Amino acid sequence: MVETSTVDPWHALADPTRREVFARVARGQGSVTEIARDLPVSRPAVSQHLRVLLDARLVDVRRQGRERLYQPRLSGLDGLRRELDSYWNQTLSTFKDVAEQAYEPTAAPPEGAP
Amino acid sequence: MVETSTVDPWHALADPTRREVFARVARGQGSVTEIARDLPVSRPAVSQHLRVLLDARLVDVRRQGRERLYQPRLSGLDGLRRELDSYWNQTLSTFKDVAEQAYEPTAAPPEGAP
DNA sequence: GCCATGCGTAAGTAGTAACTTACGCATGGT
DNA sequence: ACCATGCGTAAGTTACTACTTACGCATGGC
Repeated sequence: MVETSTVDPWHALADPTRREVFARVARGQGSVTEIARDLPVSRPAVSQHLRVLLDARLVDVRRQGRERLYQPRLSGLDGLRRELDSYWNQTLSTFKDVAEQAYEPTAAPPEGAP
Repeated sequence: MVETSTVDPWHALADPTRREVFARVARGQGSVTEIARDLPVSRPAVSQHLRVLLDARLVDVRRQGRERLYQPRLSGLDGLRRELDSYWNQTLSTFKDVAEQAYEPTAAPPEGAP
């Protein structure tokens, strides 16, 4: 097993605690113990959150002596950015359609599922 | 009560089904029944998802005859964009810090929590 | 006035997931 | 060789949440 299973980045960042863990890592690399010190949860909980963030490709690890240093990763964020941009543009486009429809309520403007 | 309670947009888009509901609405306004037709869940389920999306300021409603037309809303997306951008920039910055640290392992570069 | 359409909400249920404590393995210093 | 530090994982519990069916209210056409 090469660990092909992946995790939805949306799901990974949905949990407030886990998002704080990621925010902390994004701010600067750190060990599990360091990260857990700033948070109101136990160290194992942080470990489990980091596991999910790893599977979502939002963070990376590397050993340094006894510590495991976590740092943020662009790969997971990239997909989110693209998807969010798509929603943004579609929203603007739908605004236009609705506005046009307001002037010609009889004609049928482009809908999501014609 | 003026419904001040709000919902975390991250949480709102974390559920796959709810994200599909939003994607459908973003693609073009539609009634609940129309939206539910494309999805493998019941109409009440879609209603409940739309309620969450409303509370997250990701969609808007307006009555038109007997129907309630849902359309996407920028307000909820905007916060997500800003937060995501922040993570993106912090990640780039942390990359730089880690790279610099690799050349001078003795000095202490800027960390998240000094 | 009456029936059909469209929709929100209530109630109940099953699955998930976030946390805790306990444990075990590896690394580094002495 | 030994102990301390750092961490991941297992097991168990509790809380949440996404879904279903059933119901009730409003709007529009006849």
